[in-house]
Amino acid sequence: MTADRPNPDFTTIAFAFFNEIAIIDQLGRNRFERVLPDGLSIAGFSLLNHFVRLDKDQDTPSHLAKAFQVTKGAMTNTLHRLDALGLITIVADPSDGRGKLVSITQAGRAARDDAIARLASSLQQFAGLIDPQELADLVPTLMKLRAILDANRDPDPQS
Amino acid sequence: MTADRPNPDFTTIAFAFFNEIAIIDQLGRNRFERVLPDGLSIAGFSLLNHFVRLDKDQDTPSHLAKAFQVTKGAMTNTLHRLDALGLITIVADPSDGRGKLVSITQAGRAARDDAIARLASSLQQFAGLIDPQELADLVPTLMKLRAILDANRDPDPQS
DNA sequence: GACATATAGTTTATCATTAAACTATATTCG
DNA sequence: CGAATATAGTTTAATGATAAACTATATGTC
Repeated sequence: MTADRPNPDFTTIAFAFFNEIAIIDQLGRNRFERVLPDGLSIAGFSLLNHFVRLDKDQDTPSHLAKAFQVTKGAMTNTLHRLDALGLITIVADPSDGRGKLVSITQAGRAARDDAIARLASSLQQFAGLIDPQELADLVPTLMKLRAILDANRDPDPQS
Repeated sequence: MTADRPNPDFTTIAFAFFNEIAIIDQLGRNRFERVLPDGLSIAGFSLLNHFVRLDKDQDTPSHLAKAFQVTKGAMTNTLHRLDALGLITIVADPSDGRGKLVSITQAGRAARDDAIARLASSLQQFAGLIDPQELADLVPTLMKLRAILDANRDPDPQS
């Protein structure tokens, strides 16, 4: 350790970091979108995946909006599209006149599985180019950073 | 090294990785947007920053679109907005009837410096929460991954 | 030199998103 | 109870992006 350097240009480091993140996100998102079945967006897939991963039967739009940290308007849009595709159902919440309840359909599960399979095959292209261990080693640090950023975030989107 | 495990579920690792990337990007982008001077988008700022960092006097829209890997339409939009704000100038290329030449104005430089200053102050909030070294250590690996993804990308956006 | 093709930039339609205004139902509390 | 407030969801206008069609100018080739 050299003398005391409170923060050796933290800004520059953070800048470089977020820049790489943004580019990787763009490339990853692009690649992902290309393999998704027709009409299914990343947002839509994520939602279907959420139901399957967490083994949820039902969820409310507002809870989903919070979980994905998007506005209620964005969630309304995503849900209506998935509903139109028959991949989810939306019914009124019998116990709350304001609320709705969202469920995944069998077609929704199938579409999710299909998307996963296509995605896996697309990702396999990298299995040879990237050391899986190197990739795996990044994840915990990224999760930590994400948690810090998340906790340090202003208010919720909209509310 | 244990036996031979060709890829210990590379898909799962990659999935987790891209998921973290996407969330961090969203949080970072959001935070960034909030501190940007009025009317200036991240795309706009990036463009101004590009001119200053590379000490460019002029550049063409099509070269800029390639540099930022966005479509020509997106670049047209970004440039027209910056032009309307007086942060760049766009003139016809005297040596090519199809082309235009973009330059940053003094106001553009000032807006960029202002944005940098605001951004730095926003990032300083994290200087205490994150080990700068840990962050710095991530960058080279991310750059390597980015290069691999980039090289392995389908065609150019549009063309 | 003319025709085919390539390149620069714009426009249009669409998508996913946000913020803000709005409707309707619930909840709280004086 | 009733008024104020909170919450659920939708709608509208705007942003930033893509893809595709389009205009105009350059370039290459026969």
